[in-house]
Amino acid sequence: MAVTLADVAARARVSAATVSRVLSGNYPVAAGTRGRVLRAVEELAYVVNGPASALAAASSDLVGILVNDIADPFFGIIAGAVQTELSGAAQGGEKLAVVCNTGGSPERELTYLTLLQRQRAAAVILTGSASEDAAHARALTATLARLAEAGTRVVLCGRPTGVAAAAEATGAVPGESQGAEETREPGKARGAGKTPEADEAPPRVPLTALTTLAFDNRGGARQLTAHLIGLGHRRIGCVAGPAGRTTTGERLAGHRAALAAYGIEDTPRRTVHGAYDRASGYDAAAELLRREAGLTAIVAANDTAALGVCAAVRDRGLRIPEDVSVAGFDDLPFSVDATPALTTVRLPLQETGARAGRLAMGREERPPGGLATLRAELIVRASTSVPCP
Amino acid sequence: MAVTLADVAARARVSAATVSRVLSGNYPVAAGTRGRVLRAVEELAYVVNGPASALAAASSDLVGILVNDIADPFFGIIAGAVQTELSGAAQGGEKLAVVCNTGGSPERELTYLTLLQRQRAAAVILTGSASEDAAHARALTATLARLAEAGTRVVLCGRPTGVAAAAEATGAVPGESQGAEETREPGKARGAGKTPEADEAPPRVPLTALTTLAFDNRGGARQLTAHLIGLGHRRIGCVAGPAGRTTTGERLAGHRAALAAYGIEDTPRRTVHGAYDRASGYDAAAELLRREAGLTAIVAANDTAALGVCAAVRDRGLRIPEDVSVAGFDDLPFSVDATPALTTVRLPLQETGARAGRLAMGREERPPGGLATLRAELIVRASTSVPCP
DNA sequence: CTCGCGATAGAAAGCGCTTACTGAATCTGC
DNA sequence: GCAGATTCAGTAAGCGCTTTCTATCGCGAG
Repeated sequence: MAVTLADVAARARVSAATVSRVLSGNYPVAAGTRGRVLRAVEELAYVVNGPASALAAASSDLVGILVNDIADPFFGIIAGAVQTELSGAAQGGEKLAVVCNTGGSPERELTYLTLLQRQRAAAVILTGSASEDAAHARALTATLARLAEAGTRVVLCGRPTGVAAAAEATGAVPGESQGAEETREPGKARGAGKTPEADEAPPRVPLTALTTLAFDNRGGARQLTAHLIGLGHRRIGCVAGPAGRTTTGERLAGHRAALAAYGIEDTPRRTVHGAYDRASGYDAAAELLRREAGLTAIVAANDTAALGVCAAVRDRGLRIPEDVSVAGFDDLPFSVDATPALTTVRLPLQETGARAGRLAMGREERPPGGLATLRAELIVRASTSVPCP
Repeated sequence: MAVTLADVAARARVSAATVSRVLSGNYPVAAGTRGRVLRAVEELAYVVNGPASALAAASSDLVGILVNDIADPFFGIIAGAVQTELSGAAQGGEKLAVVCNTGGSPERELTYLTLLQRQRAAAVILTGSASEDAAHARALTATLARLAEAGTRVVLCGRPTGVAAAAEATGAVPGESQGAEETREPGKARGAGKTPEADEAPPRVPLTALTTLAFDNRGGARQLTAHLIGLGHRRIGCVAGPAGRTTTGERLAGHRAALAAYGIEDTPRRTVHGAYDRASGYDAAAELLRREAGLTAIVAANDTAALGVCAAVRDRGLRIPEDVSVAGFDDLPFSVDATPALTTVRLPLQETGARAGRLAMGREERPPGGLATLRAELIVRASTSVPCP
């Protein structure tokens, strides 16, 4: 039915081996022969059988990317950057990105990881926040370890917990992430010296196959809240992200750290959790305002939620930023176009995605210790101002 | 190194065939045996080797989705819906979505298609507008034909040209798309009767493997412009999408059809082309206003561009909608939150994506003639109103 | 001249899994 | 109880490609 290597070989009057060599190009083939083969390939419109070559060569050109929500620009930007990097490199050959939508579900995350392992993916990139549930963290670590063991490169993009758990599993102790673009050594990896006798040793997580690119969520949130406090705000509401997720925890911690630094009391009633969408932002802000009408500022879980917050504030007849300042997070493309333009914290999404892509292709060296924390930058725009009492 | 079927078989004290049968579950295996096998699989943490099984079974569980820009919610929504559908079905097994970012480049489109063919993808879904370039259309048709011939299901989602070209290639003549949710028979497919002698016949495009889900861009645009005209607007600017793309052409045609229906003269200077992003919208609107300060309304290529249009209008000191009405297209999630909320045309993105997913899995019957045009719905919000002279 | 070496091309052994075929029990109905 | 239907498990032949290991051909060195 389909054209195979053998067909090409027959047509070019060479052996299958030669055709294979011409196509993979890692073996000397005389120019004339190569030409004949290439012509035959052309004439027969031959396309390599991926599964077959993956089986024979024990390697594949698939790279998996796990995202929480593919319709969310946050992930779209990262995924886009990754893919550009994957296909940009002539060297190493075109890789195919497999984007998997977990919807934030730990189970689906595991399912996809297994599916990717089944495909013998060359690399796997996990993006976005992770569940803080211990049981899931353990299961995830185990799966990641199996993947790494099978030679799949693993890159965690914006999720520190993973590496912490994995490192913990191997006894290494990563320092507390905090600085920006700092990289630290979580204790030298134990020498992987060949121990012929220890053939039955428990499979240790090859930490060297795991790289983490973390966002400085905590620092960014701290800066943002500090900015608000600097403007004179004292009653600041917080629309936090989904409960039980690493990113939510980090941003909340930064927010509270700023509050604490300025000696401002923080009460639970000024925090409401919600998803990263407009409706959640709207509901959360409405709830916040109901609880305490005197709030002068609200920080949202991200820019999308901030849009909902703005709508809720306005529906209450309040002006932004005169009555209530509103701030987002992530600096998604549309936030500059919101009215008023959103003050937010910019995360280097594009850059991080590209870096993750390079790491996945093995085209970039992993940072020392396998961990790099990327700077978050405060972007002040029109949605925040001094409170007008 | 890795655990194989044979290892599991040995551990369960059965043959490899039996393990395979238990795992794929399409052959009777005694309950006891099945239990032993499953236990062994569990104990050894066995994961099927995808490439190997794909090779042996001559089938894969990969489904490719081509999008113009993965960071654009338009595609994100479609892709998300597709993926939900792919993994939602217990029946037929979990499929893996491979999302490919073409960036709107015809070459990359072809490249990805070849890459997917190499992986022997079970199905391929092409979304978004296509290039109107004839040479590319031909190349695309040829590639699609090869894919279809190899048994890959092909679904075109929001791009009518593809099927037209393919149909043309087989001699069928699809009627002019126009109605909403109408489906029509582009001439009965030629009987595919088995002709033993014709074994060397030129490979005909198996049209039955191709399905098109088209958006009624023309109708939507017509409604939108008619709405504007109905409000009293006569000088309407148009920020069209990228030149040379099917979607752009369709929307423009609808716009002009409405204009013509009301006897309003259309001049080229009221149309400017641009990309589907905010910056393009901004620039295009600025240009339009420079050319003709008296415009009372502007329709944008899509919601994202509309955001830019709004910004440009405001920067000129004009109010929306009092001085200039602005309308978008697609009804992306954020458009309801724009200020003022955007009047736009809703496209059933989610629904279409889901349908494409089902079609790709072979879980839904293709519409008669392989073509279904999906209704576009005018959504009137606050950004359009009667012109205030 | 003959030997040996570099440069190429071919032969063949799998890679791990699926799936006809077979084969051996265990059931049916008479 | 026995022929024939059933049910379940094993055998083995590939799927299409990669990759050793060999073989051949020239050609300059000895």
